[in-house]
Amino acid sequence: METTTAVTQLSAIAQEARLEIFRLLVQAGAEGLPAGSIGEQLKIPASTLSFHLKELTHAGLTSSRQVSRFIYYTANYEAMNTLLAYLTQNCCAGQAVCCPDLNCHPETENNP
Amino acid sequence: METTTAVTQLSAIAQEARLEIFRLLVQAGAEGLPAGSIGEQLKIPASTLSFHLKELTHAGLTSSRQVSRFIYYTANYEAMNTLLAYLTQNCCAGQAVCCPDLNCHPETENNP
DNA sequence: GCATTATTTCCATATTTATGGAAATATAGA
DNA sequence: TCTATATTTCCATAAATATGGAAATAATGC
Repeated sequence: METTTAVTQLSAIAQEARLEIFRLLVQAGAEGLPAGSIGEQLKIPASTLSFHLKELTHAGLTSSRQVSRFIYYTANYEAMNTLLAYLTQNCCAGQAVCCPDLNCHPETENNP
Repeated sequence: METTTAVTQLSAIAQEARLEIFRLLVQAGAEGLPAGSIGEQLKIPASTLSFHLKELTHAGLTSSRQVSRFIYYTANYEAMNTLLAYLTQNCCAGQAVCCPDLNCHPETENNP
């Protein structure tokens, strides 16, 4: 992965509103959410939201598809995976303290 | 981890020069590097470097200590670990495609 | 074709961030 | 104390980013 790509993607999520948008889309799963629904839930005006969605999509972290009058946005898991792998390899570089318990599957946590 | 903290730390590394600085410090290990050495290797003017180092340190991603006339900067592995864990948990949320092969210890890769 | 709804683009504005020279500060050695 | 070295702070400037209303575009159903 190019450093430039990493910087672009990090910039995309290095912003309160966009990080929240991305988290919401991750929760939404493969079906994603229409722009309007995102704006409603996060209380973001349409034009501002559109700007942020463009940033995320430009960075390759989200995708969109049209469904009738709605445009559904989805999180691009592969891209996030690649970014995390880049950070782990380049910014932890085998330092054990940096990698041990990433706790990938928290949904299994509260099952006694 | 607070979302605000994540945004601050992501912003810190979402910049070409700072990401390179951080990577260099990760490679440098626990001893770290004096500011001048970083600037020399990355060809960054002193005042600009100082600005970026302040950003990284303010975000908690680096620390500094004075050694005679030099100020040594070190990467804060724990902080990066926490940030990666946050991203994994909040921005992958159990999506298997997002977590499988983070390849934490690449230095063991080429040992057949 | 017209009205309705969803989203984007346009635009002005405000704010933040990045850059680097020059001066200031700090440490150490002669 | 004087000088050299390391780093930071100050400052002006440039560039990028964020915000949201208003208008434009696109899709649907009547």
